[in-house]
Amino acid sequence: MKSEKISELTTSRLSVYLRCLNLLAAAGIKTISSQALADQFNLNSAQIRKDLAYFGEFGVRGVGYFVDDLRQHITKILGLDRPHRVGIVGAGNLGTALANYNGFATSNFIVVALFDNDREKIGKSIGNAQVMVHDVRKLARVAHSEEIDVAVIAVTARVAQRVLNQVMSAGIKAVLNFAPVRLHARLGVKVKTVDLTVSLESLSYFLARPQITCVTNPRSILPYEEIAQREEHEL
Amino acid sequence: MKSEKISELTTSRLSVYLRCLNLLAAAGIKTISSQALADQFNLNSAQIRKDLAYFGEFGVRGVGYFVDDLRQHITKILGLDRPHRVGIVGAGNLGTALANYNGFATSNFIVVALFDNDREKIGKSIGNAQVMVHDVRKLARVAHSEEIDVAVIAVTARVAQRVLNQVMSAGIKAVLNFAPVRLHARLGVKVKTVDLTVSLESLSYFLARPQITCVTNPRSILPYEEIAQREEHEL
DNA sequence: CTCTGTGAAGTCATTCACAGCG
DNA sequence: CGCTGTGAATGACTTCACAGAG
Repeated sequence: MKSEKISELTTSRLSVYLRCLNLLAAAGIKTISSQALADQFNLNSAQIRKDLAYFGEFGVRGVGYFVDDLRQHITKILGLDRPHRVGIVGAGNLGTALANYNGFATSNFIVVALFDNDREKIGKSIGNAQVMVHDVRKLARVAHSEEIDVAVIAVTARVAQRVLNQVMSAGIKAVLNFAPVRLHARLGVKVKTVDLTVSLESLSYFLARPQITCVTNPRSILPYEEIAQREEHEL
Repeated sequence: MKSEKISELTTSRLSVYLRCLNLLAAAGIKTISSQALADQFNLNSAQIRKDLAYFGEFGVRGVGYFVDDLRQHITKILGLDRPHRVGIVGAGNLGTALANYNGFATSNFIVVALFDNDREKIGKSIGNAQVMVHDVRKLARVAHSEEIDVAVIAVTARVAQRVLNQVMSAGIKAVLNFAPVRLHARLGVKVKTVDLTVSLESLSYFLARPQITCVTNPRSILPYEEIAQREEHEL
């Protein structure tokens, strides 16, 4: 156990390990070695041991890791032991799709509100979970009353920075941004941008050079478990 | 100009530079230095020069880069000079949202077909662009007739690998995957996975430790331009 | 003997720093 | 001069390899 800075690459992998462990637990498997876990993704076993060792000594030499024990540790490390309340700004196609996305619930994220500036949409409930659409001008108020701690930005690039400013004013510290712009956050606020255009354009580069060996940089991929998921993740 | 292997980090950045250059061109700016470009994102200017130098000597010493010239070069490097035809598998919320996503068009990607197994949806047209929903069993046939070269997987994790197999059988070489599973592609097929759960769980880690300085790893962020976009990117 | 935890080595990416061109 | 292009230096992440615990 050390108290160094943890890289985001490590936390992303922890998230991946966790999903795998959940499946192993569901399958009734009690222990797993770093090697067996590494085989699930295409990772090096030392990588996994190092990632875990940042947070403690969870393993048992000669045995491996207790699945259930490790699962609880990672859940706690990632802060998934308490629920997060999500507000989605932008009730367009993407916002609506995300409000309906069941996969979040597994990670203890609950979408509690949508925000929009379209009069037609405000006041109505959307999706399976019947999430209410609020006036975006009431963001701060609703964020407080609904105890929202995570915001999703699903608006036009043009207005994304303005929305982020409102989100930050409302005291929200974690933001997932889908708008294709670089947003400026003030210190203490974490913004993660998911950019579809960049992903597609990288694919295009690959298509333009089929002769090039498919050298996916291990640092830029997010490996996943092979085992099929039980739960439905409707998109 | 060298002929080394190009990292995906480089191609992602090229995509970002390109977006910025398009804006600069629209604003009537003729030349830009690597330093000025680097200031737009928070990058080092040497990084930009190196990225570009992999593909040629596009700059002019003492001046910088000609915006329009560089723009055309990068467009060509990324293979965005010819259109890509996209098929989206899964006409659920996300698939529909993506079919409506105008941002793709800017990068010369055209969504030409949706696929689903739901009888209710098959045969109907969806979204602003009125994209037809086909029976997923006809994927290979439609992929061929519509000349689809990029597939988007927007289905459940459970069926994603099966869908990928069909996509590969149809001869499609580039795939953007939204299902939260590690997919196995055969050689010569490029799969890029966008994982929302992992992104959210990383945010959760940050929320669990607000004391930690927000050290976003420069390799894991995708920097963007500050300048507001002209075009609407409705989501 | 097996498998963890970890220092040391190796690999890859970014930044520095400067020669050299315009 | 200013700015590119690039070797050399630094830094970050991964993998190796092994001591030591069970």
